[in-house]
Amino acid sequence: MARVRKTVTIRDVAEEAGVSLQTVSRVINGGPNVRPQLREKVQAAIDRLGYVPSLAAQRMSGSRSYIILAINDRERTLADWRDRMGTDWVDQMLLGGILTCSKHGYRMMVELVDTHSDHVERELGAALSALQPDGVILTPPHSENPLITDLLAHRGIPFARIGSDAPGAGIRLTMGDEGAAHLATARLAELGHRRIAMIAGPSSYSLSGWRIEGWRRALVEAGLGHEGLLEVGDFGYESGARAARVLLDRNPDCTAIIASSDQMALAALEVARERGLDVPRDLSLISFDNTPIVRFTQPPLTAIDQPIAETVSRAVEQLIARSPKTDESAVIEVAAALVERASTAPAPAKTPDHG
Amino acid sequence: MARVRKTVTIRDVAEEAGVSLQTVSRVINGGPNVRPQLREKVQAAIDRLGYVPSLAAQRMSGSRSYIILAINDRERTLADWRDRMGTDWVDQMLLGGILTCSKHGYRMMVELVDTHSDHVERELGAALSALQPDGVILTPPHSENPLITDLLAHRGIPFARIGSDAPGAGIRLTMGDEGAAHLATARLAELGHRRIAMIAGPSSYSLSGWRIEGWRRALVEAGLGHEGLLEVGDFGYESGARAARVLLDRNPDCTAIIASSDQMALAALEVARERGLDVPRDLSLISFDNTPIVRFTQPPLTAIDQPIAETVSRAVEQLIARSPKTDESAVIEVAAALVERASTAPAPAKTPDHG
DNA sequence: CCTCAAATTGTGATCGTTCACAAACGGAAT
DNA sequence: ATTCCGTTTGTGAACGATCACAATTTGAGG
Repeated sequence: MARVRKTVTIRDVAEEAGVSLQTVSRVINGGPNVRPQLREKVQAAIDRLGYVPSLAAQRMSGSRSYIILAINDRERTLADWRDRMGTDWVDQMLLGGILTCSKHGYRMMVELVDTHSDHVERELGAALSALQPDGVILTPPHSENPLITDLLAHRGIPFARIGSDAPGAGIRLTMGDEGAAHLATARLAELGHRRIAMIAGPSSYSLSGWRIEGWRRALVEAGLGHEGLLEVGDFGYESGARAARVLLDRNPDCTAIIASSDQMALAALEVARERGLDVPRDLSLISFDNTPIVRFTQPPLTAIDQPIAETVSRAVEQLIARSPKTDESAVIEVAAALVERASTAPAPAKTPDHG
Repeated sequence: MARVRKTVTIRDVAEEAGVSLQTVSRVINGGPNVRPQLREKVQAAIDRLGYVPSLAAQRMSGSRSYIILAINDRERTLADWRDRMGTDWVDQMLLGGILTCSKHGYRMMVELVDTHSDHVERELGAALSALQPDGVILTPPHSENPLITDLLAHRGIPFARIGSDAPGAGIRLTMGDEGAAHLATARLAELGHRRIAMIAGPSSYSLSGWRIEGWRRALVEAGLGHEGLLEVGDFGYESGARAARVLLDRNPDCTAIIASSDQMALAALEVARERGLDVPRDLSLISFDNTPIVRFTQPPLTAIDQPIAETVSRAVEQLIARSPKTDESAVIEVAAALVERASTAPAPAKTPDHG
């Protein structure tokens, strides 16, 4: 009836099972030295009462908080939102993170932090103090921000850096940027393209360098040059449009472009359209990110799929595993894949250079 | 140097300021009856030490947890993810929710729950027990699931239901679906369209009904009929394609379609292309959701913008405000907007019915 | 100067769980 | 039987904050 809704605590379970609190605690945490018979009895009581330990209480008494904090860039997220141009990162992170967390009895929280703010340390510090997470996941560009990595290292909180190979503390995870760029470039070369341009991301991102590296390596291996074929953007649409114009102006013989983000690829697609170039007949296009958008452009874009969800999932597992010790600097690489759609085709036939 | 990193607690602040714990607590919570002079002194100590109260401890002692739990559909999220077809919901929710939460000293957590599972109550119940949130935000279709709303009501946890007007407990928020559909339909009528079809969402969603209602009302107001112009989909691409084919087969005179989701609109666009219909010359198209995708299709789609972020933000504010009391059943409507792009145009000229 | 209520500050108990350690139990070796 | 040690179970303290209430200060009025 009007029974007052009271929280089921470990004490209730202990009474129900006729054992001490500590024994129940041991069963919950899978502790050793509990006789199977007793364990079952306690487990039965737990199930019967529908008991679930309070995260807050666990954090209070124990050393763990069972919380993993994922940090995403606020400014980028907000700006993208204003333009209704999702990054898809948060979705992916949650998908990879939440499920993996809950598999281990953990919870994932997302924090939006503005890297460029003067208050980074204060903002992040406040979040760390309030939540006391057992681990932190940093996404670009935070993974490269020494203010942030130093803060975490100093506080002794295990953290994972996605998309950064800057030396220092923390587990490092990459999404195979070098290999992915190489793969995309090699594929284009295989299709007969000889002038393959790249619109790279800003040099402040390590992954920009890796992608350029992979592109260059594939070109060298195919015996192709790269002079005048590199332009830098900021991942945004406008910068992509500008870069595409510069590249096509400077290289009338350019028949393929790899863009370091979907937005920049979309921009290149639009520039091509402006100039009456048909994609993929006159110009092949490959983008990075493979956000949902590129499946529905005309033509759908061939893209490098960044395994964000899986990478975050791996990061969570690493953090949980080495939660107690600060066993530093593992390096993990999750491979990206090339998803071929309709923006790539054999290079257009043209007058051969030497017959 | 090798100073052991110790958490700054309320006790440290009390000592630093030379006052009791309780006084510091009062300052933190903006409690009354603290002399300005003392308040300043304590605040100075807090700033000097960089003290931030532990969420876990606050939850333990006080009645609040400072946590708002947002619930999203797991199955839909996962399925969309597999297809790389983002819903954009989670991003939007976080944007609207996290910022508003932190403005009030709260935190937002996201939980992915599978509505169709038998374990809904157990899953959700476990999350509620573990986190003990001060409020819960339900998104469709959870907002219409009596298992969930009853569970929350029974536990006495304030909750907000987005996109549901089913009677019962909880704050109800809608995104002006009826008005939005009316707006879109009226706009098409204004452009001269006389046969305006609708691809609705499944009837299990209240909002599907509202949208149909708005569409119908606008048609009646414009003196137009709606016989044979309604088809139902499940928000997904395939269902949209099927619905579009049926509609166009049955109504050769149909010159405009309103789709209840971006995915279904995309499908309709593709069906039009198949049949050699030019959008918008031969067929106008308006979609619901306005996810990032529709800006980059060819042509970019006119769409109803669902103010998810703002709605979630409003929900958070409501929950925080009435967190103590379960003051039920407020109804809040956040208006949607029509974003006109290039998929709508005046109706094609044709042989007039009566000269 | 004294009284008394209101405003301000302090004290001990409490939330739900784990930690460190103590107690009881069990079986093998003496 | 006795001793001993490893396994199993129980006990009290602790985590960091708030709550309810007690103690003290303040200020206005008599």
